[in-house]
Amino acid sequence: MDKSPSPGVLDMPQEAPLIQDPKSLVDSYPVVPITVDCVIFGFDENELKVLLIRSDLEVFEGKWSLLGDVVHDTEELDEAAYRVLRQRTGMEDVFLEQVKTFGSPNRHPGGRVVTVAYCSLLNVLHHQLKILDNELHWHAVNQLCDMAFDHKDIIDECYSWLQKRIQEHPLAFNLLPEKFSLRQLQNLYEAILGVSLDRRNFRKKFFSMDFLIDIEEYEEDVPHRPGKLYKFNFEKYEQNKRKWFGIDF
Amino acid sequence: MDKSPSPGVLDMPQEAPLIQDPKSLVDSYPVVPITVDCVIFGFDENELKVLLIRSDLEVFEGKWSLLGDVVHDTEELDEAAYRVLRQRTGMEDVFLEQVKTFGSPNRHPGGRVVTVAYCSLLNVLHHQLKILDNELHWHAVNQLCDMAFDHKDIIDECYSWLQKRIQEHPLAFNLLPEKFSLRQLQNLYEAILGVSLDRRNFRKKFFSMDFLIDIEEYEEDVPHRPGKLYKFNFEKYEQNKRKWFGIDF
DNA sequence: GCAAAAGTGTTGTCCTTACACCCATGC
DNA sequence: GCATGGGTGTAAGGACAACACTTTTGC
Repeated sequence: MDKSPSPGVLDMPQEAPLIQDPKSLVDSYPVVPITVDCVIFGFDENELKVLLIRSDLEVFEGKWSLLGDVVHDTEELDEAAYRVLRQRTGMEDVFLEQVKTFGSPNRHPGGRVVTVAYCSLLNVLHHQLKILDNELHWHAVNQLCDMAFDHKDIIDECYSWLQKRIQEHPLAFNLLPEKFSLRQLQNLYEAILGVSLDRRNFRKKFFSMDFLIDIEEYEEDVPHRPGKLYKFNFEKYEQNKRKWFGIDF
Repeated sequence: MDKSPSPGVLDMPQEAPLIQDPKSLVDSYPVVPITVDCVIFGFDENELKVLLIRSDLEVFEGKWSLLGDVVHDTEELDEAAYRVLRQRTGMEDVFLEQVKTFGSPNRHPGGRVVTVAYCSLLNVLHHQLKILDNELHWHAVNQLCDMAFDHKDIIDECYSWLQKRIQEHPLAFNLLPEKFSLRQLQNLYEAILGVSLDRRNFRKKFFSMDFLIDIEEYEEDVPHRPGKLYKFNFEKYEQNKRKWFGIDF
């Protein structure tokens, strides 16, 4: 019920005096710790997975938790998220995007902690987990329970974000191996969106986009006719970024 | 370059010991102030506007700034944003949504301050500004300059967010008076999206959605044939929320 | 009667959907 | 040779884009 201005001041021309010392202003603000939490999606065995560790808080004993850490003093928020990802999985060069900030006063049992959720997609097989502390594990997104903190809410938000995002940008390719079959691609879309799609139309759609490179290789060791393998043409996609218009609600 | 766990602990079965006192863990974290900033868009004289005040910091003398304030100790982030809006404009019952969090270490001259940007849309005429301190004013979005802090970046992000959002959800109606002509609606879309649209197709589009209520009234005091006025059927829209699918990039 | 903007339909194109049969491989 | 999934084409319907003339009002 107050307005923000006016510690260390000094009268000035017009109406309100200007604040000369921003530092003492900021020092008067209440403070809280800021963390980042990474929701890292992967795809394996035709299921969308998310990377979790066991919480190391006793109050959450046995519950699963997102990968997160405090943001350091001089660190960008994005940097902090990349650092967590690197430290926990050993991976670099991964797509990572801010999704939403969660700051309920009681979301952390140790006092208020505001967390910025980042979402990341990576390929379970290509990116072997290099560090396995706290039982770092992939969990099927559809079978989550007993999460620590508000991490279930965070995952739900990120999952919705992903469903939407993957229809506007070809993020899905970050979840697949470098070479993939169209069936794998379709399985991925079906898993993420929770729908089933017509195989022929799906192919037409992707071929007409013209972002797939036919590498003239085939699946091996499959008990049926092997499918062709493709790579995604990231370069071409970057050039043709969509000029987007269409009112549609 | 460290991992997060392990102040006040005590050895335990398996590998890592569990933390029994979350409070002392959180107390060990570095802390920063959290603020919210509101990017309040309005529409007037066929221009998209944003609500700004003069910065009250001397280092930003003469520059414009978003409406913002510190988040109180026991306050939800959303609540804080609504409070700012209420205190600065006198308005309640306005659409408000979290857009993105900005936390560069040097974005505030008084020390690190992390801010959560919220976006709000309201109707310039309907919602008269009740409080006019710090030269609270509407500014054309296309003519911003000399903003304090990183507020120009924040507005840019929110503007992009709005352009996208308004094509998926009928947010635009929050910017118009209760009764509006189709021309007003089209002007609004053209202003926000920065394109010009075919009048007949625009009408067809909106009539076919069937969310406009014909109230059998007409414009008055216009020097040409008066247009029909409509209301937006928020209720019907809520019921028919879009089931959305279409890969499209 | 003139200026200014409202109102109105049709057509072609493209995109989306639905749908069924043959093919290549492993066993 | 059979089971499994890969690969392919077409037709109908719906959405979108382009486009010009008549109507109503104030002055």
